[in-house]
Amino acid sequence: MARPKEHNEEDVRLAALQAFWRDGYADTSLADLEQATGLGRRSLYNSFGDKKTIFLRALEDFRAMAATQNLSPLDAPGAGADAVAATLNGLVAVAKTPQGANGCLICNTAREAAGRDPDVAEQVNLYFTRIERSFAKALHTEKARGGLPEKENVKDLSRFYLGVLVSLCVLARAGAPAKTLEAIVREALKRIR
Amino acid sequence: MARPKEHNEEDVRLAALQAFWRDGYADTSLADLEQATGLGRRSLYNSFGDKKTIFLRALEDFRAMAATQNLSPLDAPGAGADAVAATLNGLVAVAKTPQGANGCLICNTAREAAGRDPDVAEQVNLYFTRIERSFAKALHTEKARGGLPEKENVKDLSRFYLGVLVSLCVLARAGAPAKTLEAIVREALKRIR
DNA sequence: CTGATTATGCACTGATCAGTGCATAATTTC
DNA sequence: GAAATTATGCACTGATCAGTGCATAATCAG
Repeated sequence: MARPKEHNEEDVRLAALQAFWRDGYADTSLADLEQATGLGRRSLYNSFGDKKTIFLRALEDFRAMAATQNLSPLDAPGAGADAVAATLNGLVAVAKTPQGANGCLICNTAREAAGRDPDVAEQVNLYFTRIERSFAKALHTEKARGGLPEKENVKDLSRFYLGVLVSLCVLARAGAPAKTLEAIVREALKRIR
Repeated sequence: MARPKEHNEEDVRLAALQAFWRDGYADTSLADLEQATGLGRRSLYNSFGDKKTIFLRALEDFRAMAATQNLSPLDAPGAGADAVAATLNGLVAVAKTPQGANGCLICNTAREAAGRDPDVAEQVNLYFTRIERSFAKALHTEKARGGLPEKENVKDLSRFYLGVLVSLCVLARAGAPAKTLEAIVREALKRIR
């Protein structure tokens, strides 16, 4: 064995995630990452790889974090229309926090030139399909339960709620007032109850 | 008088707009702008100012262009619920074009670090309120015509359709399949007919 | 304590960035 | 044609970028 690392891997990844979340890929320099993580540049490279690699890890961490923090109602057993409502309302609540005002790292990334990188595009795609699928599962449960008219198209509805979720993230980042986000959720939920 | 400019102002502004639209503010260098416009750096500075100034002009141009190209159904006299549908369907059609795959410059900008610049934020805000107002006008017309239940909240509905529009732009940029965009519009329109 | 191993700090690289100084080119008025 | 005015081309600036080489520090096993 040899000299042990002076940093905790998880803390560093979280700090890097927050830096990218706030400023995006292009606008986060290695100097920014050094400051955010407290690590020297050499340690960042030795322990985590180059900038793009660190960014890809941040995207993965964000997907995992968002899944546990924002999509948990949808993942609960027996989740139905109520879970859709709880998820969207929860997202509005998050959007009111300082961190939530950054929107969603994945949505933000999709717009960057870096979003054209195939590895990055894959992360974006994984996130969106994951969300759509979670909505679909809950809506299917609700339909089986009789809470949705038989004619409703679950796949289309889940795409619709994916869109609602995306709009919340972007408008939150754009500084839209909370009333706007609340109105969007209120109106969107009328489609299923 | 003196030596005349070798370029047409409108052409140059359009070329700059497209460059920023494709790559965003941070990822569009002055070298990129030189190539896109065909102008030398000195001419760009003399005739249009620094990078941020050129960008702000591009945002203005985009707002004007989007208003005439995408929101025209809403601006027509007597526009109602049909105009809302026409606008959203038109946006999906645009999203299928190569340029439409870039999403919306304003939405993209809102997600960039540059979006925190107050001058830029003002442009974003102007755009979103303009859209919300256009939706509100058409929905109000529809309500007065009796095409919407008296209990419907026009302000909330227009916020909702602003959200739908934003989601289309973002998902288009993210490379979502056309079927997803079409489903979102289809479901969203069921709120008003 | 010694030697091996790994982490870190620091100075450096070449590339690229936005922006500028200056000479020159092109056009006007006189 | 001369003088004035403006547009353009080009080389340059200092700053910053991502990434690296290398010496040193810190820890291990023996």
